[in-house]
Amino acid sequence: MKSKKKYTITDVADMLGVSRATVSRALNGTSGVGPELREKIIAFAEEIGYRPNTLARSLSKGRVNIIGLIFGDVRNPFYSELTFYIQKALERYGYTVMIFNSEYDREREARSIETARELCLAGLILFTVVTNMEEEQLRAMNIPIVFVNRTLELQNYDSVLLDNFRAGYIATMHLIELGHKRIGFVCGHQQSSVTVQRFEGYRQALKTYYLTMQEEDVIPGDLKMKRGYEVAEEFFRREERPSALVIGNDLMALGFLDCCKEKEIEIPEELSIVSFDNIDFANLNGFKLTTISQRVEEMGEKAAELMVRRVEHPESEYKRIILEPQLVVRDTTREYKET
Amino acid sequence: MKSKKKYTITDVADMLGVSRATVSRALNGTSGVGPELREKIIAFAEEIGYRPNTLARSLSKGRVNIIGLIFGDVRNPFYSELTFYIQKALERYGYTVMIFNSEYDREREARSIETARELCLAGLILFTVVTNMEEEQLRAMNIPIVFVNRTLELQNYDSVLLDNFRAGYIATMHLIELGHKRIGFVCGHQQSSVTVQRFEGYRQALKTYYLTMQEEDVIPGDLKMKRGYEVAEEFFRREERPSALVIGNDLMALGFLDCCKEKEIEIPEELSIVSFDNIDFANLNGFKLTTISQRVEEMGEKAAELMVRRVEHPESEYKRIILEPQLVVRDTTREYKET
DNA sequence: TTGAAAGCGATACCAT
DNA sequence: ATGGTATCGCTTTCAA
Repeated sequence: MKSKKKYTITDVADMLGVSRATVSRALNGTSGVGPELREKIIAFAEEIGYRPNTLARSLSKGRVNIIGLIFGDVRNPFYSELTFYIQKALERYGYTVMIFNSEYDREREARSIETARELCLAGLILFTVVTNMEEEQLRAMNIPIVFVNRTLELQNYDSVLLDNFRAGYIATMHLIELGHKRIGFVCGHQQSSVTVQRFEGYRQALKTYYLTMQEEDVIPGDLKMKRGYEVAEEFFRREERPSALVIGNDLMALGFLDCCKEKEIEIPEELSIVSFDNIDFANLNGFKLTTISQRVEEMGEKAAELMVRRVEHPESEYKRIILEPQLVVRDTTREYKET
Repeated sequence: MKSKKKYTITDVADMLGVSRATVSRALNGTSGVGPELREKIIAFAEEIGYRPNTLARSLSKGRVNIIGLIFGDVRNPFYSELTFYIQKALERYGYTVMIFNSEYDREREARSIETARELCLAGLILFTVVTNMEEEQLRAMNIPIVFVNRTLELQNYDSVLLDNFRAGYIATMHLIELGHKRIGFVCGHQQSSVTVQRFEGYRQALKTYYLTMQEEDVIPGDLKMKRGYEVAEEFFRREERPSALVIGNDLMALGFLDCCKEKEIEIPEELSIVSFDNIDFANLNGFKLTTISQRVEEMGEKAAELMVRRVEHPESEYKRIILEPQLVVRDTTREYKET
């Protein structure tokens, strides 16, 4: 039961009769210490269980080895999965991850960014967020930022994006190819570039096939399960309605399906549905969502790599990685049959 | 486009012609500054957008305002929900949350604890983890810890627990009351106190009703969806099997059901299932799991409150909060019918 | 009430 | 290859 007191670098230096500078160099693998002295220091530090104080180290280095993640909703499995992969990748490089939950709210997002700055985080990964913040505010922070699925006008940032236009396009095309003529669209957050671009893809697909888009078939959403349920309730109250729907994400689609089952509405018999994300739950029997994969694993890894590269080589050129969306056909879509 | 330079407390002090100490006191609400001077300082700091460097502050205070959360799996919605509520509660008190993913692995868990210590986190909330670590190691860290759903022999810790014995008991009782005579149990991690106690509850219930427990009906699990699927595959390959199952968590139950649907095995007609957690997805039509609620919202809030109390009043007495499990009957259980 | 100065624990530059 | 020391930005004790 040896009381494990917290040693400081000064303790170690004194006990060994060397200077703190030497200890620091030895432990950090920096040059400037003789091999055997280095060995000795390392061994000794290990033995007494000395652990450097990250806070102090960070203060003198000016930054802490933590990467912040800011996204809309921890409870959305898509973000959980993304977090998982990013964490896994960053860990290899010795970084810890800190997550901030913006609740898709601009205010909260801004506050998180402030916190990140105060903590001197090494970098920030920003996901699809409600609105583009003032670009100056970000740039003024002078902290590396990687955007995921979010475009700014400015080019001077690293980003990894799904080709969202294409995602919207192939989702819609899939339905068109199945013979659907009237196709609705349930949005994500309207200020987000993801939603805007997917919507453009949807519009373009309709246009290509000379299909008209009805104003009332574009339904607002918020990417939450509950909203999906509500959308369904409203939807089936209508007299006239589309025979197919492109839904903003799997979570809403799940909520939508939940309502359908409640009302004993058969999917895909009465309505075809395509959504986005391909979360694990989407593949469960009973759902088997036809969905567009965002390639979450790749997305997470790429984001992490870009981040590390930016942090460690601040002068490297900015990269923009575009991921190809992938249609995963399962059981929520089928050929349109005239009724 | 005013370049938002980073000001330090010295800048502010100099610009105002006062000392740094005074600025510090004014901004921290500590006594020792005249009211109007305080006003003036606050206003000025606000105006130029001065933000104290948390790192420096933390270094001199000896701790940073971050609470660490260590749990087994970010991708388990139960933990996502817990994170959400804890974050929400801690935010009110001015703390930020940092999450560590142990992957239910002892090694990784220990490393996370080390990281937490190096970062001088204000406190640590530990969830159900694979194994009890050496109690000295924890105590030596000298950092406030709140245990959630995990008991140590030692009493000198705050904790919030579900009454897990009772949880196992009522889950089993529910099945017994439905007439089931042979009831199986799919474990969580065997080293975790949660699993052990629930298992005890299960055993006790059987015993009370003079039902015998078969060795082979106790099936190992790992709390992941995939494992649930595998368990089902193995289970239905058997000739003789229980008519009901208590499953370690909803995620495994979901995996189990997934397999059943695949094989067109009717639940609850052919088998009754009770699990634990009551995650949001458990309530979806198509699943409607009969499950034991862990009262995640309450659990998160209590944990956060205990944490803040401990951090801010280190001498307050240790508390142990026990939550009552609640049976939520839905569609995966029904009366046993002789076949 | 206010200011001066000593830490907090590490890093990094400048000597030797 | 080593040691001495200023520095990072803030808090806090001690004097005035």
